[in-house]
Amino acid sequence: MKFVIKLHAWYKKNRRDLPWRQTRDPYKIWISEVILQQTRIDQGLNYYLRFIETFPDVASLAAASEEQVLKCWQGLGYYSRARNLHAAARHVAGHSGGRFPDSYEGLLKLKGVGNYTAAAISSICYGEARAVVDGNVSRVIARLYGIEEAVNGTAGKKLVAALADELLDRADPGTHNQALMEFGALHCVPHAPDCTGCPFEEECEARITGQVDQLPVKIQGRKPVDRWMYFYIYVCNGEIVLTRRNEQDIWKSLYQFPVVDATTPLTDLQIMKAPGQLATGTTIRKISPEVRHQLTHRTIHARFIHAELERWPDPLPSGWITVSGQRLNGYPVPQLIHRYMESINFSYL
DNA sequence: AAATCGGGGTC
DNA sequence: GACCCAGATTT
Repeated sequence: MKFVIKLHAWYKKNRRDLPWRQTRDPYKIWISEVILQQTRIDQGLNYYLRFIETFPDVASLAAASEEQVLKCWQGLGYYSRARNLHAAARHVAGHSGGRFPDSYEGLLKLKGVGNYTAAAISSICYGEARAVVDGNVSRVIARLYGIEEAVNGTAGKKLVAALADELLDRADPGTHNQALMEFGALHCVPHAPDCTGCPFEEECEARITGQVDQLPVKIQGRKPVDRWMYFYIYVCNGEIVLTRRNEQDIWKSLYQFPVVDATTPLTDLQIMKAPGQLATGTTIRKISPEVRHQLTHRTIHARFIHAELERWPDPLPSGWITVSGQRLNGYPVPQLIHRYMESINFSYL
């Protein structure tokens, strides 16, 4: 039997009923695809539902502030996705007369839409014959064809893309793409897949040559770099200070407490001396123990310094925003900060 | 071609 | 710890 026939039979039987599979609205497919970039369905599902409820169409997303969009995204990570989504929505609403791109080429021009996402939207919504290649697809193809080239290297990517295109069911590319990804996610899983129950047992090169647990080959990334961050929670008359992260760095455009960054740990004395310009009238109430926060490429060692001021310095240091407790709730913050504030039962955030 | 960008799950 | 996830963008 042909691969495509078997794949579709498998998909029909095993497909999960997911919210974005009940629509062909390109806006909703777009949102779902961006949320699911490097993100598991279990993790992204509730974010998708909340996002669509908050911003049901391009116009509502374009009309929102970037902060509102980031707040909806808080905790999901890779925040440039949210900023790009917002910018792209404004572009569509403003320059394209509200018309969403209706082709692969047009979609590619949107910020944050690359190869994968353009192929996904154009195939699912418009029936365009574009094969998607995500982590699932590259794994399935690497095993099926016994590809020993690294699938995240240039040559490997090119090879996988060509094979994915060759395999594509041009009669129904949208279903085919979703079926192949679903097969990778549920059956041809990274660790210890159930090959005896696999519909492609006979034609899978990795299965035949006993390489299933060696494939796909990947070039491995670097180890996380340690980084120490000291957040100063300045409180004065029911207000608190926030700053906005603007550098090309983690958590860009999210809010935080004034921070001291270091590549080695600071001593308690250095921590106490850090808020130099506030010396008069500043009382350090507490320095938290180290909070460890693991990112893909950084290990963050954070401490939170609770300090009380008699009055705000005049003028306020540049970049400082004083916010009343109640309004703090509206500012998007990194998960590390959110979690710490919850852990100390801080009632505002 | 390699580095960067989050957070959470799994073994 | 290492690896992975419906990747894109910058260097």
